[in-house]
Amino acid sequence: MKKPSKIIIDVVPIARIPLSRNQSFSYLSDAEIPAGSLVSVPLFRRVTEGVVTGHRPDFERLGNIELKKVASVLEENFLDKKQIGLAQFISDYYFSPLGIVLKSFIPKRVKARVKKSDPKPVMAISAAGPLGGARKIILTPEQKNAIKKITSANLKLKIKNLKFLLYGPAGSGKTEVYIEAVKNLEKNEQALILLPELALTPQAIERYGEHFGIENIAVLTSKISKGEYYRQWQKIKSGETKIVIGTRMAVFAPFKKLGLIVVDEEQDMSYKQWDMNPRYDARTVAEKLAEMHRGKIVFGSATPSIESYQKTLSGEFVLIEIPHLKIPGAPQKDYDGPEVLIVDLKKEKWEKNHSPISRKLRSEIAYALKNKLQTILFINRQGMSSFSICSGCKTVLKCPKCEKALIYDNSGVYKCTSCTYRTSITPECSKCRGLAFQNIGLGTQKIEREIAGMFAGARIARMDSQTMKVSGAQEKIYRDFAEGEIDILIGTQMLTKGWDLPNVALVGIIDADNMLAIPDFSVNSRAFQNIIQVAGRSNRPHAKFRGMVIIQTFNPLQELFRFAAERDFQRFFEKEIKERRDLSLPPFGKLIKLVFQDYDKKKVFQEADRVYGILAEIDDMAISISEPQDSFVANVRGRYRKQIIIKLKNKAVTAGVKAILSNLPAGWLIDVDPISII
DNA sequence: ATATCCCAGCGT
DNA sequence: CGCTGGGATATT
Repeated sequence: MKKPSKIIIDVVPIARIPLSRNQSFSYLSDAEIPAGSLVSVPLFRRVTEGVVTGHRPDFERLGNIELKKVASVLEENFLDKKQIGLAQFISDYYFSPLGIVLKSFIPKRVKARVKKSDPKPVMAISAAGPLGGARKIILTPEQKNAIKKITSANLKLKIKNLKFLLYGPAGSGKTEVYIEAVKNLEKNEQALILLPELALTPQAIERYGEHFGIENIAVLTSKISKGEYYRQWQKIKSGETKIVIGTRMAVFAPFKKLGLIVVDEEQDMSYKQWDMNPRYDARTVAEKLAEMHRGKIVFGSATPSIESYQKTLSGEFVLIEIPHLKIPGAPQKDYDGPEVLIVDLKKEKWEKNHSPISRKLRSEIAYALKNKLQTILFINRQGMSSFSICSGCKTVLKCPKCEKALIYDNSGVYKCTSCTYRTSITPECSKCRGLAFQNIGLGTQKIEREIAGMFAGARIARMDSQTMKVSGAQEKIYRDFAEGEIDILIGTQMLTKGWDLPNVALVGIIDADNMLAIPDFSVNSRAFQNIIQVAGRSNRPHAKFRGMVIIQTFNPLQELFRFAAERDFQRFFEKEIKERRDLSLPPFGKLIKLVFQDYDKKKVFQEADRVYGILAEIDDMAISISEPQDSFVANVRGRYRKQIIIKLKNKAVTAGVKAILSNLPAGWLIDVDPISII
């Protein structure tokens, strides 16, 4: 006779359990299994992994329900209490099944292979190695003050607020502040450096590597292999690794004692995972993570998000401002960044200049070329145009699958930017069968052609998602540009980030109006941030020159452009925050986006209406529900989409709303704190 | 993730 | 009447 099982173990299976159900299941075990252990359990007619969340003694079960047994313990104490707590928080906050959230915390376990030789460095970088080659940092008084504020905050010293917003323009030396703050951590404390995207990690590894040695830094991004990830993960868990640099996923790492989190470029939308579950915002999660470890968190930006800056006013964050570093030998006492000019394109048209390049921009490019300085031209669109219309019936040429406007390409075909669709060499209008099209608006290719025509000898490169498709293309362009092999670089959003190159003296924003064209609650802040960020690429290569930024627009009186030109974040913020307050938009209200998608258009309409009907019955003045609307991309790979926006004027999600969201049938996506509602 | 149930659609 | 395929469903 077998020994009777005596302990009930609560296990969260790594599976998509509906939100309406209890996320943890009870199994029997002969012995206690500590919470956080990774186990294998039978679930329905299969076996799955699960995480133990608790245990209790067996008891008389009503009706003597038979419980299944834990199949095996894969690894004891795999996740710690803080990680499980964080997973629970994410699950509750973002309406994502706990099992799916926990999946992000569990690395693919790879058997440790016998090392054949010394482990290779994570990435080939030119860092001079630990400490020895570190550049001597000479800190300004403002930087010293910032470091002191961060370091002196200490729960024991009754300085309770451990959350900071470090606000300083490009070239103000924020990274030095982070590095010093890391140096000032206690011996056993770890640091997490969050970056918005992969492309920024090599630079960060180099900077931090100089000071701490690359062997002391773990890098967590989606690009590293499963085995490497697991190796790094174990070293973080054991406390061996002091510094973790990573993208948003790094918040799931098993920190032992986290003393400091740095969220660099905190305004960047890439921190929000919008395309799959869990739809979390790494900034929100990082804040929670820091609280759990009683660690500090520093959000850093040259153009803070409206949300973060508001938190400095409400006292949630401590605001630390640092100015631009002074340049030795510069004529101005206080270098205030590049000169920003707004060029009126209407005037250009009056004066018969029909090129997308204004005369001012043209002459500045010529000046830069003559002085062997580099230029960056920023345009929001790829290809030759924004969209094309049939000359006969004026119908916009659209992708038959996605319904998105097709972009004309030099090769003569029209391509879809979101799927692989491309037309034949002789496309015809779907409505009137016409064969002639007009290309409206501007794109990177058009600008490239225009510039090539204007400056025959110039070395020009284009950087957009099309030219970057080839792997390694981005690195190559970066290298060529850094080494001065390129004079003029034309690109989309992707070149606005990071890229700190000393020889860039001129930045042109070809079509600033385009930035404001999308009807979304965050366009203004996005446009402002974009302009400041692109402008930040403009440097002062020589004390004799002042960097220059040219904003081309048909609306030179647009306040946002003027605020951006003067780099007046304060006034921009005041205008924007008023609007947000009036409309109960974040950070005052809370938005939740619900999307239903299906191949059956009729079903989508019916289901959207049904759920709208339920939501509309909520009797609460503080909650407003939008009628079902076509999603901005109404059609994704043949699937039809409708969305409903819930706006909670008081930020709390009420029990009623929670109940409705938890009971949505399959096919619905829930996006809490969405970055866009179009 | 996946076996199972259920039903529509179809063929005999 | 029986077979088949697709979709929804529940999971201790």
